[in-house]
Parts: sequence; structure tokens; C-alpha cells
Amino acid sequence: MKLTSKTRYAMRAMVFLAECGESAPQPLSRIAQCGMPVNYLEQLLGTLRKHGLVRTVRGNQGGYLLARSAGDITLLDIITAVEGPIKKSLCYTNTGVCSKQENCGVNKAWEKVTSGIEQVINRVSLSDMVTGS
Amino acid sequence: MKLTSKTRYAMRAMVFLAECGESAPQPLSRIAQCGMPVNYLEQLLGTLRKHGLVRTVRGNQGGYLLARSAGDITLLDIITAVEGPIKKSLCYTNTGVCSKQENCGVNKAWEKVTSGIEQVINRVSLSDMVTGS
DNA sequence: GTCAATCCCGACCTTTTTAATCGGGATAGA
DNA sequence: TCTATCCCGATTAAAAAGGTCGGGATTGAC
Repeated sequence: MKLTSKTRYAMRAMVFLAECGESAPQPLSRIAQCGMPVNYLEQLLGTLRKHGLVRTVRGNQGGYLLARSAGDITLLDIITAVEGPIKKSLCYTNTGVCSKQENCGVNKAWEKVTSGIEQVINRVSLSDMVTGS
Repeated sequence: MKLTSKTRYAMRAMVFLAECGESAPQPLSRIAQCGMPVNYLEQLLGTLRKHGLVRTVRGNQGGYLLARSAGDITLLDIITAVEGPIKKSLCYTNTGVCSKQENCGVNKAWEKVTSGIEQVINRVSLSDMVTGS
């Protein structure tokens, strides 16, 4: 339950791209000036591209652009892209001594928690992050 | 944004203690039968005790008990105890090139996210986890 | 009073994950 | 053709998580 550099960097990069708009593609070196190691950022942007959140223009004068409008990208999209899908609890998998195996209360309660968190994160869009709304 | 073994173990232990009720203190060795390494669990229970979630009876016939009623302990209490308080975003701390420093949109949006998540987690009590409500 | 069961605690080690670096290849505008 | 750029896998370094160990303190049972 913690915010990693990966997510923080990805958020910064996406917010920056959102602020830049559709004008021109922003080169990696420019985005990295937001305070991130350029080589590491490159990996993250690759991941974001593979998940369809940014698109690229290759070659000279190339760079990165948002793949969709900022209002159409949520924090859940970004976090899921770089951190993977939000994990589910495994609940009493080992010895079974504590009984109840599959449909135990912990599982049900945890299910409620994860979907609740997903909702919260999914309600914040990239444009919200730009405007602070 | 992931569930660690620490949290999973702590949840199991707390749920087990909740199921045992106020009858007798449960020794570490018994709790560990839920499928956790005993020495590691000991550390976790020490942390939970320091945060006032369990109390102990020392000496022979001793063990661990919930410090409060199961309805009065939430998932937020447990997670905060073992993982520390839910972190806040730092937002653009390095070069300042991306402008806006303090009260930027990302900070505001992230603030909303963390408090939202806290609410979700805080609404699930230990007794909810036992009953699955 | 002794003994055994128990909590207590800090130090250490191992494994996994995260973060960062590097080198070379592909692409395309000027 | 040259250079700025994306692309990508391999490697390393740093940090965190997960787990182990040994010895000390407490206390009920006998």
C-alpha cells in the first residue's frame, strides 16, 4: 500500500504530456527534465505505450504524445500500466488450520476493499490532476 | 499499491484472535499454525501490541489477546500498524522545471485519492472480516 | 524455589523487488 | 547521409521484504 517511484514518475510524465497538449511530440530528454533519470523513464514510457496510454513519433523531431485525451485517462490506467493490476488477497492458503478455505470472511471483505480502492483511483482523470479538481 | 505478506499475516493473526474471543490468551505457537513463520509473526505481533491492537499475558499460560473488541478495530488500524501511515505524494520536488511546486493539481488530486482509500479501508472492521459482511 | 512455557527484543542474513545504467540497433526528418 | 530520436534487452546496484537466531525476562504450575 505504497506509492513507488515508478508510479510517481509515470504520473509526472503523463501530467507533463497532458499540459503540453497535442501540439508537438515531446522528446524523452525534455520529459526527463521534470526530474527523472532519463534511461529509467524510457522504460516507463515504453510500458505506458504498450498499454496504449502514450503514442510515439520515431526519428528526428520525434517524441511522446498522449494516446487519448487527458479526460479519458484515469489514475487507475496509469497505475495498472506500470504496477500491474491491483492484487487480490489469497486468504488462508497454506495449512487450512484456520478453517474456511475459499469463501471466508476475509476474502469477501478484502474483495470489497480492492474494488473500493479501484473505484477511488478510477475516478481521478489526468485532466483532474492537471487542474486539481 | 500491493498487499504484502506482512499485512496478510497480520490480518490472519487478528482474525484468528477475533475468532478465539476473550476466553484465553493464544500463544504465539498456536497463532503461527495458521501458516506463518513463528519468528516473523512474533515481530508482527510485537508491532501490533505497540500500536495497541493486541495485548499480551506474559509467562507460562500466557499469549495474545485482542486489545479491543473486534468491532472496534478496522483494517486501517491493522495496515497502519504494520505498514506505516499511508504515504502522501511528494509532487514535483526535484528541479521545479515542471512548475507549480506546492499546491499543484497532482497534489490535490492525490490527496483526494489517499483520503478516499483510507475511508474504504477504515470502513472494514475486524468483525466484518470474521463474518464476511 | 525451580522449571518450563511463554513473551520480548535486537541483530543478522537471504531473497526479492525496485531503481538505475548501459550499449547497440532502428527510424526518419533535415 | 547525418543526427536526433525512439526501441529494447542485459546488467548492475540499492533498497525493502521476508525470515532466522540467540539470549533475556516473566510467571504459573508443581
